[in-house]
Amino acid sequence: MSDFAAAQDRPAPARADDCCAPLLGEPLTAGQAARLSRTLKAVADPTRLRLVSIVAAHEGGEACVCDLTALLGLTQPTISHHLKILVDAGILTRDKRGVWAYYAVRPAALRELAAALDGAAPQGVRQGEPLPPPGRVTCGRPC
Amino acid sequence: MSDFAAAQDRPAPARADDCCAPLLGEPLTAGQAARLSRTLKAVADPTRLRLVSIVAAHEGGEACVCDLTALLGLTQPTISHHLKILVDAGILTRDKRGVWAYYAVRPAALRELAAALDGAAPQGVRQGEPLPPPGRVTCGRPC
DNA sequence: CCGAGAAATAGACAGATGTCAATGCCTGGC
DNA sequence: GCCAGGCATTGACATCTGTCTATTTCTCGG
Repeated sequence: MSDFAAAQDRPAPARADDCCAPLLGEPLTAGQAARLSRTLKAVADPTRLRLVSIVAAHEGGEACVCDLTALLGLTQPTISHHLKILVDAGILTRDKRGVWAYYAVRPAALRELAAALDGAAPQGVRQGEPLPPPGRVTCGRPC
Repeated sequence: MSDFAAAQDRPAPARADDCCAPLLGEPLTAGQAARLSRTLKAVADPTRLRLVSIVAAHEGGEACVCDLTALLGLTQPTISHHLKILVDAGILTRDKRGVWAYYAVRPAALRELAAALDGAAPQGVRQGEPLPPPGRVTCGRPC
């Protein structure tokens, strides 16, 4: 219930706004930073990085839980847990066929993430809030 | 910590032919995943994302701690803490001039990270371990 | 020298995170 | 209809992480 529903609600890291919030463009708003960090956190784990790479390298570009459990030496619930995080973040897709659940990488998600990091944004630099506090300076100098 | 960052001194043998990626290339070893995740973790935090974007957008491409403290509404030690993490990860550089410490973004680090995510293998380092367990399959089927 | 101010460090603490064992849910075969 | 097996969910636990206050270190101007 939580799994499937959650995955449906957020198929991917939110389209328009954060998808290319260029890190090197202008200052990220709190909301943009929060969304981007959520996706980055999903990937910023050794186990999940290996999961993604293994799934991508697996024949057919997809793999089931049992494959991954065997390769990583972790328990099945742990693997399922990580896979859920990756699916919720839009990095992986889940396709249940019969008894097995096949996971595949969504290259577009990784591309978006990369674009957000190296600043290769399309161009439409949009933003809501400029910055939380007006920008008061503490030090008496033009730091 | 700055291990992965250090790797970007070298142009990285990454061939344009490498159709898909480090992540999308072949399975990451435990060591590769650990290094990459260390750098990703440094960026996968809302506060640090904003720090990087603010520093990059700041005039001169650099900013001191007092600027950032004022803009983010966090205490100075907290900002210093995050900055240290970013410097250790090779994302920022630190330049102390007089009483102030100026931080600047290292675009190469972000580019390297982006490349690791969506393509262009960062390091052709495929050392020892191919994968921990030989690849035994648990399920009796060709999953 | 001495004091003021900027930044780093240390210590403490709540909350998030990764892992596992146990259990429940579904699907397919008998 | 029932059992076997693949996978998801739950609950517990130790660890990691982000934040704060308090303190220390360093640099500069008197």
